[in-house]
Parts: sequence; C-alpha cells; structure tokens
Amino acid sequence: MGTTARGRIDKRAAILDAAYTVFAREGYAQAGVDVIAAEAGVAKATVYNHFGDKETLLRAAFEAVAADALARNMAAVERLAGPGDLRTILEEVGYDLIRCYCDAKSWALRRMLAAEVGQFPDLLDIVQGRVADRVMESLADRLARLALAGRLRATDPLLAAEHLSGLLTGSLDRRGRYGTRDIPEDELYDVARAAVDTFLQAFGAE
Amino acid sequence: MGTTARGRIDKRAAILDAAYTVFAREGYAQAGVDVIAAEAGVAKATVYNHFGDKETLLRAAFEAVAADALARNMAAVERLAGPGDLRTILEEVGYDLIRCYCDAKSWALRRMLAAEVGQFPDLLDIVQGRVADRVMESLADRLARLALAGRLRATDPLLAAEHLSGLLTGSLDRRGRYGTRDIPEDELYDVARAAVDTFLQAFGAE
Amino acid sequence: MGTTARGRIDKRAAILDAAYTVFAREGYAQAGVDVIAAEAGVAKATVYNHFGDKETLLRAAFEAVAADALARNMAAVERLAGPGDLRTILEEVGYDLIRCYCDAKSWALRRMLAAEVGQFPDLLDIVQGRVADRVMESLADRLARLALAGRLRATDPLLAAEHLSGLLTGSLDRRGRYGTRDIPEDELYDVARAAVDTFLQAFGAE
Amino acid sequence: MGTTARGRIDKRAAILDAAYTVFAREGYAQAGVDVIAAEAGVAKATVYNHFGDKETLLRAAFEAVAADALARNMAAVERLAGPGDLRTILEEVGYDLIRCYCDAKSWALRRMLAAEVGQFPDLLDIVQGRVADRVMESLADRLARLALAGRLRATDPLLAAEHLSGLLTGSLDRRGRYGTRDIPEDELYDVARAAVDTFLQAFGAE
DNA sequence: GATGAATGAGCCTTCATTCAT
DNA sequence: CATGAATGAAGGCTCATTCAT
Repeated sequence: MGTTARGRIDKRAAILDAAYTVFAREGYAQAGVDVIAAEAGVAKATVYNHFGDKETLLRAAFEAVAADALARNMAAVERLAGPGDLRTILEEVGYDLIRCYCDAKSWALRRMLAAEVGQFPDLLDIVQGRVADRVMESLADRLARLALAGRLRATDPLLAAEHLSGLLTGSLDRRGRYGTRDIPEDELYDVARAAVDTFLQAFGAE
Repeated sequence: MGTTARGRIDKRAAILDAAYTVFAREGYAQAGVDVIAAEAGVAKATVYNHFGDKETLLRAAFEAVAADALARNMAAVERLAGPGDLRTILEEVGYDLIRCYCDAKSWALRRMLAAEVGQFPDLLDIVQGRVADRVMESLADRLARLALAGRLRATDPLLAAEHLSGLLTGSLDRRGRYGTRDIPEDELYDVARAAVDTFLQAFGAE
Repeated sequence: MGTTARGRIDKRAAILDAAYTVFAREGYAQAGVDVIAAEAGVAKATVYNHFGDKETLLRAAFEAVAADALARNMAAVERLAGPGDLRTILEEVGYDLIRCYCDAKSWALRRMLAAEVGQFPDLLDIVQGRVADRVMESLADRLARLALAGRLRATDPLLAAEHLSGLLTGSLDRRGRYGTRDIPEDELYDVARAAVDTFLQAFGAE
Repeated sequence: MGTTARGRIDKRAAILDAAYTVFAREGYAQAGVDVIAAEAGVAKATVYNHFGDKETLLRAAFEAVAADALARNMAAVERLAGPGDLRTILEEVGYDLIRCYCDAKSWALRRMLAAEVGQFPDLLDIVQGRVADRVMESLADRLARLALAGRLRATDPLLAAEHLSGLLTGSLDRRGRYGTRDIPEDELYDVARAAVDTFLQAFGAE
C-alpha cells in the first residue's frame, strides 16, 4: 500500500523528469510520447493515465521547472540585502543570476517557451508571470532598499532592475549559442563584472 | 518570354514568403508543407521542386529573412556616424534598433531559432554569424569612432556595444511577450530613451 | 486470457495472408499497405506494429509461403521410397510435384521472386536455399536409393533429379501462362506421364 | 532535315534502350520516367511525346527485346538442319539456346514478364506468342525432320522439343539465380552436354 | 518536336490517443 | 492503475502526367 502510493508518486515524477528531458532535447512537437514513456521506464498508456494528454504533460513539466527556476533566482536576488562591499555583492549576485540563466534547464525552458508560445500562450503566464516578473520585482525591491540606504542613486528601481538584468544577460544568447554551447565559468564571471561595472557607473551613488 | 522566368521567380518568392509565415505561425514541426503550398498558391510538389525538402525550405526562409534583418539593422547603426546632439542620435538609433527587434519577422526569427537550434544548429550561423555578430561589430565600430572623437568615454567598444544592446533589448522579451503582444510606439520610445540615458551615464564623455 | 494472444496471433496471420494475396495480385511495388490492411481487416498502423515496414512484411510473407511449399514438395518426394511399380510411383510423385508447382501460391511465389530478386536478393535464399535446393537434394537422395536398388540406371543422382524436374516442369510456364491460366488436371497428368516416360527411357534400369 | 529525322529516330531508340535498361534494373513499377529520360539523355516530356505513357513504353521496349530474342533463338534452332554428328550438333544448338536463355536481356525479359503478367496480360502474347511458342514449334519441326531421316526415334516432335528444352533450361533458374549470377561458360556447356546426353538416351534412334 | 516547370493523386510511415485485460 | 495492442488521422515525399514556351 504505502509501497504502491510511493510507486505511483515515483512514476509520476519519473514521467515529469523524462518529459522535460525529452521535450528539451527534441522539442515539443518532435518529442514522442513513446520516447518519454521509455525514458521514464513506464508504458505509454501510463503517461496518459497520469496526465491525460501531451499538452497537459508539457504544462506540468513547465510548471515543475519554472518553480525550480523561481526558487533559484529568488535565492540569488535575496543575497542583495546583506552588508559588505556593494560592488562585490552585486558581482556575486549577478554571477549567480547569470548561472541561473545559463542552466541547461533554463535554456530549455526559454527555448521551449519561444517555440510554443504561439500554440500555448498560457505557458507565458507560467514562465513570465510566475518567474521572470517576480524575480524582476524582487530585484527592484532590493535595489530600492539600496537606494534608500544611499548606496545607489535614487531612480526608478524597476528600471534599474531591468537595466541590470539587461546588462547581465544581454550577451548570453550570443555567447551561449542559445544553450548549445557551455560558457566557461570565468567568462561568465567576466560578464558579471563588466555588467556590474557599467551598472555602478550609471547607478552608483553620487 | 520574361513571363516564364518571372513566373518561376515569383513562385519561389511566394513559397519563401508563405513558408516563413506558416513556420512562424505554427512552428517548424507543426507546419504542414501542404499548408505552405496552399498559402503560396502552388501545388505541394512545386515546393519540393524548388527546395527539395522541408528542412532546406526552412533554411532558405531563414536566410531570406536574416538578410532582410541584417540590412535593416545595418541601416540603423550606420546613422550613428552623423553630426548632431549625441543623445538625440543615440535615442533615434536605439529606437530604430528596437523597432527592428520588435518587427514581427524578427520575433519569429528568434523564436524559430530558439525552437530549432537543437535540431538544426546551423541556423545559428545564419542568424548569429550573418546578422547579430555583424550588427554588433558595426555598432562597436561606430562607438569606437565616437570615443575617438571624444564624444564617449574610451573603453572596449565591443563591450560598450553589448551593453547598449542589452540596455535596449533587455526588457523587450517581457514587454512584448515573446512577440505575441504589440508594444506601443511610445513605450518603445521610452525604452530607448531610458536605455540611452543609462548608457550615457555609464559611457558618456567626462 | 488466451483470447488476447489468440487475437494477436490471428491478426498476424491475417495480415500475412492478406499481404501475400495482395502482393501476388498487384505486385510488391504496386501493392498498398492500406489495401493489405483492409484485406486483413485491421488498421494500417497495426500492420506496422507487427512488421515494421513493407519490406519486412514481404519477407515474412515469403517465408510463410516458402515453408508451406517446402512441406508440400517434401511430402510428395518422400513417397518415392515406397514399393510398387516404379513407373506408377514416379508418375504419381511427378504429378504431385507438378501440382505443387502449379499451385496458385507457388506461381505467385516464383513470379514475385523473379520480380523482386533485383531489389531484394535475399528472397532468393528463402525460396531457393530453403525450398528448391532442399527438394532437389531430397529427390536426388531418393533416386540414388532407387539406383542402388537396381531400379534405375546408376548415374549422378543430382543430375537425374534435375532432369526429371526439368522434364516435369519445363513446359508448365508456357502451358500455365505464368500462372494466369489454370491447367486442367488431365493435362497435368499427361505432362507427368510424358515426363516420366522420357525419364525412364533415359534413366530406366537395363 | 535529314539530320532532324535522324535525331528523332536516334532519340526514340535511345529512349527504348534506356527504358529497357532501367526497367530491367529497377523493375517496371520502381522505374521512374525521369530516370529513363536521364539515361536516354532527353527531357522527361520527350519520352511522353514519343510513347504517350509509361505502359506503352514498357510494351515497346518489350517488343524490341522480344524481336531480338526471337531472332537469336531462331538462328540457333536453324542450325539443327545441317549434316554432321547428331550429338555434336545437338550440343552446339543446346549450348546456343542456353546462351540465349542466359543473356542478360533475356533474364530481364522473363523477370519483367513474371512481374507484370498480372497487370499486363498482353505482355505474355508478345513474349510467348511471338517468341517462345515459335521457337518451340521451330525446334519441333527440326526434330521431326531428324526423326524422318531416321536419326531420332519417331515420336511426337512437339513433346520431344519440350523435353529437350526442359532438360536444357530446367536447372538454369537455380544456377543463374534468376539472372543475378553469371554462370561460367564451361558450366553452361556441361549443362548442355548433360541435357543432350539424356535426350539422346531417351530419343536417340534405336 | 523538345523542354522546364507545375501538378494532383497516392503511398509509406508516424504518432497521439484509446481500449481491453 | 499499469500495460500491450490497436487505431485513425495526418504528414513528408514521389511520380506519372500535362502545359506553356
């Protein structure tokens, strides 16, 4: 009994994992439900028992990954509160955010979103509404507190957040070739440092 | 006489147009060649006579759109040379670049690239190698000349170009919902102005 | 319980049967898998579930018919062992072999083999290696025993078998118009009798 | 003018040749008219200008090859009239007939006939009516004359012809693997000698 | 009469989905 | 609930044939 319930949950998780892996690897349309089932180690019909149809499976997989991405981005942003040298902190947070952006699952999330936004516009709500917007708001909050504390120039904090974000990620699609190339760690750090440098030039106190 | 050749060329162009439209609307995998043929007003076999297979058709459509995008981006960047108030010029150029970025075909180009880069890595060479990189280099060239002329702070021009670009486009995916929402013109202008403002704060002379 | 397995086996057999019928009637290339599926009373995809592709289906159908033909030819040849008047026995065996040769499925087998040997050379191994050669060897064996028993002239038994076979079947392609005409039973018997007559004239003891 | 007519005839012959080559190589159904046209060095439409459709082209090619085969078989049979040692003559004629049978074009003719007799029964009339039957009748004629001359036992000459033919060709399908293997010359000669030996044993005078 | 381009029908194969066990 | 088998609706591609030059 407990075993069964466990088995059931395990299977569900295995399917979700397999689905995301296969969707990310082959794209939603090209991904076969047989392949997902095989990768999850279950029968094809079991996938349907759990998720009803392929579209629902996509959404479920999206939600799982989006939740994970949200948590990791939030954790990065929240470190902006602490004391210490502002440039150093910003560089660390920036680097962490870049790392989140360049995570394989994040690349896949954005690629799949771009691919399917036309067919499934509600995926945007999952990714943007539940993740990107919240992260951006949170970042703006922290920057606002820094401005209040006199450590940054006082401006529209949302704009500052957008610009920091743009400086950090603006070159990553090109550098990472849309997720098909792994950017070396030190290159990532250079990107973060340069972005923070420009950001502080523009938004630094005084 | 010329009619035949014209007719042939017209059909080829019509197919390319239709292909891009349908690919952009439905995604590469979901797009049916029959639909493309119907939209182009030709028989399905004619599509195959011209392009051999669906994949080649995708590449050809990509190349056509990429060439167009290149031309329009280049035209925008080249205006950076002229005389006049630097902020004003930058705002205009920035606005034009944003307009290029937000063109329906450009959205589609990036979405399709993201969607299919896993299956067709060479699309990256078309879009990035032939367009994005060149535009960025060209932008860096112009910024370098402005720095030489003492109108900008002297720094790595490629970095400056990347940062300007990041500031301009960093928020557009979110604002434009990956191309599914039309951003009003004045919002675009605000974005350009804010980006240029931050850019000049960071890279302005003095 | 058994019903499912039965059903599966039934379907497989039905598909094989239908495939052979349709292949024989229309030729491999012209035969549509939909037609085969319809004739078998299953969905087209079921054919592919069982056999993977059309080529494999052809081979499977060949093998089934070849196995059947082998059994029937062997049964005929094995009767050559018994006692009794040699001429009578030879005539009966000869007649049976001719009947095997003129069976509708045998005509089709040879026709399809001839038709497709260029594209699928391994069909030859199925038909010739597993059937024709074995029957010929078996026939040679029996003739050898008859020679040993002094009932036939002692010669190369394989040659004798080939010649008996040639005498029996040499005129059948013409008479049966490659399987498109049914040869009357008594004509078949005449052919057998004449062949045996010539055979005994050449290979009879004394 | 003369040049044009010549060119026209040349093209027609080239198409017929190419058609037979391609039909023989790939089979009627698999053979593409484009391929035939390419092999003939003309445009596809030219093939249609000359022959109307693929079926007619097949018939025309058949007729050309059948006429050639008839001529060569007849030439072989006619040598049966001459003086000289009967066994020697029979062996030579038998060998020649076997050579005709094993000619690449003859294999192809029979293979294609077998393949398409179901769809185009009239091909049988071309091959059998115009060639096989006539050759057999002609052979029977010669054997009858030999019997009249006391050099062969007097029997039904048509039967004798059929049996000689069966002895000669009975093993060739197997030996030549339906035309996919070249039988060495000396093996062919052995076959002829053995067939004639058995034939004379059965039908020799006295 | 010869050609290049266009066509429409058809065919093999795949795949999301359902059903019976 | 998990599974193996079955299905129907497409979809990419080919090819015999026709048309305009």
